[in-house]
Amino acid sequence: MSAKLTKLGKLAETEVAALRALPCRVSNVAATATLVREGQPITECCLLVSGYACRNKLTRDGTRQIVSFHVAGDILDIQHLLFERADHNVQMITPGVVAFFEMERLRRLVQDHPAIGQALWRDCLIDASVFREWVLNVGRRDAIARVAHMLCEFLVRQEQAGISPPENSMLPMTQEHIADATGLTSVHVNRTLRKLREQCVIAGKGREFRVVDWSAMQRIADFNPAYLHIAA
Amino acid sequence: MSAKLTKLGKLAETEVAALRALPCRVSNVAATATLVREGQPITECCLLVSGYACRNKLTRDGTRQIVSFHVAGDILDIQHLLFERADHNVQMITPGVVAFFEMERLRRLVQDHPAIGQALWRDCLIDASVFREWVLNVGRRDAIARVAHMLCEFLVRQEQAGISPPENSMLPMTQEHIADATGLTSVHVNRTLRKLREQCVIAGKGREFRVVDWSAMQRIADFNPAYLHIAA
DNA sequence: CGTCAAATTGACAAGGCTCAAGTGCCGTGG
DNA sequence: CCACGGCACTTGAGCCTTGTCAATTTGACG
Repeated sequence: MSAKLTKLGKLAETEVAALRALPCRVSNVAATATLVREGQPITECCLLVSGYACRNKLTRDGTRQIVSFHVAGDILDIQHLLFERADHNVQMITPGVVAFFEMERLRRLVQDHPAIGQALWRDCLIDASVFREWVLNVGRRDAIARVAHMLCEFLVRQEQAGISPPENSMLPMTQEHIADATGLTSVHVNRTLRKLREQCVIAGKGREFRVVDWSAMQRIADFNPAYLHIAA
Repeated sequence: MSAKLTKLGKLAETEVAALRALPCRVSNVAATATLVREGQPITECCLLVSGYACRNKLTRDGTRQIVSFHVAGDILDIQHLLFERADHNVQMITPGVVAFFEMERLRRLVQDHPAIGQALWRDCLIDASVFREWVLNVGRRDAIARVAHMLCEFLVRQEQAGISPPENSMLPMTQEHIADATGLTSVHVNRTLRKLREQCVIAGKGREFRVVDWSAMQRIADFNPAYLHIAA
């Protein structure tokens, strides 16, 4: 927790200490685990220790829209800090480890330590900026740009989190996850990934994945990382 | 300003006083005015006193995606509170009146009055919840549901803000605004509105607008206002 | 009355969806 | 060790929703 927050803002020694003193429950979770369910009362806040997760919402007829992906170190549902009930789901997409904090205790911590509050607030604002970019991505880009954009963002966030997977790694998400994140069908995501491979922008068969031409990738995606507000 | 924030959380007398004491510059703005431009440094925070506005982003090739609409009383760019530079545009969609506050002063106010900070933070979180719903709307609903959903949200927010336009009123936004908000083209929005009229869900010709069957509207839109987190 | 932006409509094109079948991979259990 | 089952991935054919282009109408306003 403190590692993430020191990236978001300068914290004093006492604040780092207060964060470390915050009690939490750590547990292993399966790839299919749902950490937060829409409509449920908010009691805990989760921090992703390892693995990958996403936030999503469902339409009445059950189709899913993923609204963000998360990597190790991300705070998963700080977006619910000041709400009674969850307005979206938080689900794992791989097995992983999650730390649970009591939301009420977190609220008190924020009141006692404004600097922590500001760091968390900044984290919320960055999340919101990402949501805005996703509205643009899903609303105004064609399939190939959408998929490329989602991949660009994911890779940059992963790198920023200090996770550098080996050269030829696997994507943690399935093509269905990519489809639900981009507002496409998994069939069309498959065809779109093939197109990116044919254009020699990415490589790897099946779930293997490697970027061959990062600048072409960014161009196709119309990707400008400014919206991620990465600290200088 | 204080009117909006007291809705978001309980404030003490001193806090209301501090808000009222906050100096601001009030000015009339034209329907085409851009209040905040993506990439620009953040110096001020705007409050919409009257009229209608929207937040939007552009793709490289200039197509626009609106990410939220705003009514009188809304704080327009609190989302930029802790950032150096704007990541989206804020534009008027009708003529109106806007109050400008110095962002730096607002940051100090928040530090001195945690309750004000919490109220503003809650406002940010509600904005973010709306962005998530919009990702779902644009990513996973068909044209008629998208347009209906956008209209439902707009009407509820307007009512919540205490603005009850006369029975047969005009929408403040053009069909092109609706198109940019829903990820459609203005031509298709036109056809979609016609369909809603044919189904006797809405009425009014041209820009006139009236909801005939609110429950049908909500059903078509798959609209559930929970995500707006309206205080009980 | 002229002008201009917005709304409306038609004809046609196309990007993405649906349905369906088949392949490859990996873990599990006999 | 191998056979089986299941899930994800892959591919094809045809359709449908939405986009594109272009022309026309309407309404507000000077």
